Amino acid sequence: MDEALHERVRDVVAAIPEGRVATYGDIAALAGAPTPRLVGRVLREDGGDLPWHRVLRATGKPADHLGGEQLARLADEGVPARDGRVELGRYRWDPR
DNA sequence: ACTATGACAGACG
DNA sequence: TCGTCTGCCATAG
Repeated sequence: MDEALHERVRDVVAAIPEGRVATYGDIAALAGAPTPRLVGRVLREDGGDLPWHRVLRATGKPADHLGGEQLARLADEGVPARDGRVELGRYRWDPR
C-alpha cells in the first residue's frame, strides 16, 4: 500500500473550501495519484472526517451509491444541484 | 500469473 | 445531452 499517497489524497480533499467542489481527476492530479480510481479507493477507506461530499465525478454527478445524500449536503453548503447535477464550470475548485 | 471488480475519465455514436 | 465502450491502476480471490 502507499501510505504517502493515501495521506496526500486526504490532505487535498480536506483542503477543498466550503461551497466548492472537485472531481476525482483533480484530486488525483493534485495528490499525484496515477489514476482517479485510487482516489475513490482512499475515500472508501478513510472517508470518515473528510468532506467527501465535495468530490464529484467529471460529469458533475455524485458517485452512484451516494445518491442524493451528497447533493443534499452540497446544497446545504451553497452548491445548488440542478437535476441531480452540479455546474462544475462554476463551482469547480480552482486551487491557486 | 490470471481474472474480476471498483467513490473514474475520455472518446464515440 | 445521454448511454456505452475502453483504458486506467491497485486489490482480492
